[in-house]
Amino acid sequence: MLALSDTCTAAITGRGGLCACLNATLLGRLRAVAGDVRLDAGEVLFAAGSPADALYGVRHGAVMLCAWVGAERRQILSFHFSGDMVGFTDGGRHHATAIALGRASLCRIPETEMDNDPALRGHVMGILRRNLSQSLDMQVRLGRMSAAERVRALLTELHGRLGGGGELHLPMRIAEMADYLGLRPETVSREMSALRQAGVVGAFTHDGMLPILRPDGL
Amino acid sequence: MLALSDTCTAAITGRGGLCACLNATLLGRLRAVAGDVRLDAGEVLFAAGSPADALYGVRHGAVMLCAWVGAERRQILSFHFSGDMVGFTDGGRHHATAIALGRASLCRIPETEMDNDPALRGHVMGILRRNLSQSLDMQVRLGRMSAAERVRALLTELHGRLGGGGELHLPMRIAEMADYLGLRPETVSREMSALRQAGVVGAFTHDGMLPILRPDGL
DNA sequence: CGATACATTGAGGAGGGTCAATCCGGGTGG
DNA sequence: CCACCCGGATTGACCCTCCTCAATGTATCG
Repeated sequence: MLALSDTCTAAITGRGGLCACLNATLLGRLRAVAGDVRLDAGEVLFAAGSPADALYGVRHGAVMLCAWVGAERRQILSFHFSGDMVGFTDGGRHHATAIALGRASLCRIPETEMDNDPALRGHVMGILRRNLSQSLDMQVRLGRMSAAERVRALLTELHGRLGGGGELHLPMRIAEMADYLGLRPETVSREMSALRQAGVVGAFTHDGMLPILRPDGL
Repeated sequence: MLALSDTCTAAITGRGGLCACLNATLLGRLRAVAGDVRLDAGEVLFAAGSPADALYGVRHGAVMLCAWVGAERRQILSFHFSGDMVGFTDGGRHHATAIALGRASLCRIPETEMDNDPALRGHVMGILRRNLSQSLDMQVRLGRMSAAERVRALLTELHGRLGGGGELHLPMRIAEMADYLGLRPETVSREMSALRQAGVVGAFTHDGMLPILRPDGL
């Protein structure tokens, strides 16, 4: 088990990120116990049904949380980027599977460490609250928004979370966007085409770059 | 502000409920600070946008958490019954509105109390985890399940949470079930009729009683 | 006993799913 | 350097689930 690399401090400093707001003492203690995990695209961080004894903080890359209905229907529950945390669950076992979207590195914080550290637990609780808040937002989108609105909402969210430049790097394919939004890939593609024809976005290149021409049009 | 009534201890003892698992010391301390709230049907516990400085534990009755898209589209995010907690939010302000489904009584736990009480905070964190877990379940239902499956899932959930007898008291109307499931009232009614004709449930009486004839048929 | 509110049922339409064809870029091998 | 192939995006045509609108049924209340 490696110590928390120094890059963590630099990388995870987003709004409410894991290490942000941690004072020197806390960060030092965390560094001493946090493990290091590296994943390639498609690799599983943890699987549904496996025992949950740790939380993970994303340092680099992206991770998605997936649930399946039967073998065919996949619902992506959340995307997690640098500074986010995954692994919260209920009842000691994971209810969903976490998979890396690309090459990713994470730090692993054993559950036991939180029991010993009230300050860390309080901090993690804030992140847990944000995860709940985001999940509730998704309920609204999935339950009451049209396909066009859902695609726009996703692009706005990613535009905000991944940096609001004139170009957006989508770390996932159309298929993943569809499974996140409760739609079919064809539908997502059609809505993207509509946005392109409306001059809101540019052409979606094969390496995931999407020019955002009119952010207010989302 | 009243002290936490004795009925709380008796009422809130469900799996993972607020007072369940609290030892005598904790419960005693909580009793000293918890406020008391009573609501009639349709009354607002807290509104979206209002500052969030407390958590609420449901003692009697039921509360729902609602979000609106525009003025027309309502999405019900969760139902909360005896033993559940509402009021978790992100960023100091509520993002949704909590409304009583019928006559309800709750206890109010100021946010500040949790800062002073690490044990209470740890306990509340478990409840927060369960709320997240339930919200993720809803994402799966809203994103990947048919109308028939959603209605069955709701009835199964309520049957489990409100006691698994041969009869189920639904504390909400068809309209609320629809707004929870991302459907229209007519669709929910049709699916209920289908279940009735399949002999799975009986007639849905006007006071909310629904006979569950074949629980395995849900 | 009428009025109201809600559940139910029916008929028709639209949004998004399904299936299939085509396009496109990038990798591979000649 | 180019032909070929392969995975994924795009587009089209059709269909089905669920929505919309409207009428009817039914229980509660004044």
